[in-house]
Amino acid sequence: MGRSPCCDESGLKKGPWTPEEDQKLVKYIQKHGHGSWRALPKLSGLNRCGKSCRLRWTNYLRPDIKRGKFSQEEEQTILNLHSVLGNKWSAIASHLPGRTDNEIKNFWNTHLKKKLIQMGFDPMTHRPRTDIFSSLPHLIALANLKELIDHHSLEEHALRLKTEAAQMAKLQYLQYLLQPQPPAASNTATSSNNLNNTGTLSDIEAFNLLNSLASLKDSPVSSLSQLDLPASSLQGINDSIPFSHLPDLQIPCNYQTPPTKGMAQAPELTVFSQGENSPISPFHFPSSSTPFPPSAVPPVAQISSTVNNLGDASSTSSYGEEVPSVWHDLLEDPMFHDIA
DNA sequence: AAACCTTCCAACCGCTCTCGA
DNA sequence: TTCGAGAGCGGTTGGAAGGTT
Repeated sequence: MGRSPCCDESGLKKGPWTPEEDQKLVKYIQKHGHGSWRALPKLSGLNRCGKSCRLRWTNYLRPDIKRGKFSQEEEQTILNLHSVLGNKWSAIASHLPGRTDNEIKNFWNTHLKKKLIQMGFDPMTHRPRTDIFSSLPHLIALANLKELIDHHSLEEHALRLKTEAAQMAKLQYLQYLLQPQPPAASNTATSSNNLNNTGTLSDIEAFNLLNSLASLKDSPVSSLSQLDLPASSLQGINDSIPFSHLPDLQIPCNYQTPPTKGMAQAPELTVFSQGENSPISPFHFPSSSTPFPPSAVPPVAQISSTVNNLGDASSTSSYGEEVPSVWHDLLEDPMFHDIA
């Protein structure tokens, strides 16, 4: 099968256009319009196929073409549109007057794509790469390196991606919190794998994640609607999920990876309410031998003093533990049951 | 100065879509 | 409904230009 290329006919010229050819094409189109591209070469006296003429005209000779470097606004537009439309270059080009799909495609492939990859984001999904637990801290550190962000607009995009990563991390953290924990006696110092045998996160992974959260705690996002995300990425996600209900977390920066045989001492996790500098109540991150929620979870009333829309009642979760309502809201959400 | 490497982008290829006979 | 021509689109390539050793 296979259709023969339009330029297969013998004698038709291929390759770079000469100024004379350009002149012929421009003159003809200015006088007659392009009409049928197939017929154009013969009528204009060009030894090219119609397709080649069309490409030359639309990508290079058209009078309304804007040449030169992409502005920061154009760059941001491309990033935003690409996160929504994907590789629909012609659709993206329709939002950038004077730019061709080919030019945008080239700019994406040679600049923007590489930069996103460098910062640890998947250029197709605009999300942090999937192995969030092993890579997120590293990737966020990369994103924070100013020298990797040489355009203001890219920095804005990186910030947006970073906040999205924060939401993902929070989701994953919640998932961890909502995992049923095995009884203390059966899960002691031997649980040193990254995943325990029930498939839940290990302390190490959760702690890596919390370290990520600590570096993201400045992300000024409290609701999905505040993120400039593609509609598709929000499909099925209820924007009412109270991300802002999650307290800020601060992890001691001198935390060391625990020895492989388990954590000799659970690191201290300090909980801050939003906008407050002093910790509400330090508590220990639940080790594998500590069922969640630990009794040292700060009283919800203390958190609610500075976090919006918090109830102050507590209720009982499926763990049979007293759970602050801030977590209860999340437990009620079917989405979290699906994840868990 | 020369060789080699990397980046960039114009142009091509092949596929799909649209439309009219 | 089918088929073919033409147009449009996205992926890929090849060579020029610029940078590095």
